[in-house]
Amino acid sequence: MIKNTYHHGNLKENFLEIAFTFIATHDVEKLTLKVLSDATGTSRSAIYRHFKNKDALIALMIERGFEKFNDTMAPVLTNPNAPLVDRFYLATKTYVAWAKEHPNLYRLLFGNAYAHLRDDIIDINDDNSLTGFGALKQAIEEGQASGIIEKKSSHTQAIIIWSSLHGLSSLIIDNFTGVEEVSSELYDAMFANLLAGLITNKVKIISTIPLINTILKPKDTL
Amino acid sequence: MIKNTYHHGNLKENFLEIAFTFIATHDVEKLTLKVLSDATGTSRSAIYRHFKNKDALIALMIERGFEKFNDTMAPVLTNPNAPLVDRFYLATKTYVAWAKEHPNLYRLLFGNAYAHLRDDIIDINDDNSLTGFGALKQAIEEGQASGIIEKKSSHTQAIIIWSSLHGLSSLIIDNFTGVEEVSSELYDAMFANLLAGLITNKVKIISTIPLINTILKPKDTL
DNA sequence: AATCAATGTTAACAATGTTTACATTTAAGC
DNA sequence: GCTTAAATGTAAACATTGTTAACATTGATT
Repeated sequence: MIKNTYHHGNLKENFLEIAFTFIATHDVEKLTLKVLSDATGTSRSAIYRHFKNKDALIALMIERGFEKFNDTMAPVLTNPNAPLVDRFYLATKTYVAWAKEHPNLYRLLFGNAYAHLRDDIIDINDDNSLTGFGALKQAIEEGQASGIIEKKSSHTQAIIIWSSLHGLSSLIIDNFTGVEEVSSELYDAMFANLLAGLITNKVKIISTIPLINTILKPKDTL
Repeated sequence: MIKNTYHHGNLKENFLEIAFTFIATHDVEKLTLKVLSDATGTSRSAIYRHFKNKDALIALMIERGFEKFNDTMAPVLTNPNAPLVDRFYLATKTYVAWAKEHPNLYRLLFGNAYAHLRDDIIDINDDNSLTGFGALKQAIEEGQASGIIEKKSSHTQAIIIWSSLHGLSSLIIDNFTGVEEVSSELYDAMFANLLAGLITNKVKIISTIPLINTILKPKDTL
């Protein structure tokens, strides 16, 4: 089938694909309709046959972005074959690594620039919303049930954990850490800090990760 | 002295004042030259007599913004009359409260939108840079010297603390917490978590804040 | 084959940041 | 005090951007 130059075939998905490719290397604010039309060889207004406006395209990017994010995060937290503490540890590293790998997408999902669009897409109080927050809360509640984690508000505990992850990720991708490359010691130290505040010390905690067993050794006391 | 309508008198400072007033209630991205010229009753291009371009005005806002931020944070961390742990506790609350009170300014200083300007203004590795980071590191080192805080890299520990503060502040002002008003219990819980990971348990810690003394009680152990 | 919905184009618009040429005011030097 | 230059402001024009309206082309349905 010979392609004609008029009807494109799958322009909508093409726009999205180009947009995601673009923000892999550029800030979202640099994504203009001209970028999209040049890359597809169409006119600047062609996009309006497939999206109500630019915001609608960005909104779909946010939606798909959260799906990608959740596809990475959820399996780590829910893996039935790993001890809970190990899952938390891996989730910490996975979260920050994802932000580092997709800094512009991460900012689009969790930053302020398109917050007005995000509010129609995700709901932090809906555990089925693809923010990873529901999975985090569930993991915390699992830890509470087995006596590993202090029995406090899982919502509060989830916010505390998320604050650390979001904060570190943001500081890294916005170049605030003062170092070229963030060391794996930093992740480990942050995780150790988080763990220290969450665990009960009343139940022996099982982990297959040597580092975690080192972290869990009780401190010398007064 | 009768004012003429041509020469304005102090247009540069006027622009800045209006800009800061504007972002008290609007996002920085809504701050246009028209907003400034309308408010001063000048033409849109008048600004170019006082700033090289819009970025130069934003850059000065960032500079002054960091001064304001530092004026709030530094005294809390260096107050010679408060025990170290109390200072950390108050700094936590002060940091988040400042972000909540100046959300758009906070995003301008610590967000990504104008990161290219910020890099010429502050240096995270320069303790005299008005980011508060130097003061935080010094406070940590003070705690290490007196045996309260684990003797690890103060830079790493500062990043860990800052991650929590920056993360929580960002989640709050970007409406990610899932609650109308963040409870003071959340701050306290986050602070308790941070403290648990930092302190040594080898030295008796003095605090005038009842909450902190509750936090510091050793957990029941296995 | 005729018709219509889907899809694309061109031209125009307003808003924005910016530059250039020009106008007005202030200040300095004589 | 007058002249002149520097400082400060304006008006007009430009490119870029998102957007809309009128028009053109294609493909599918009948």
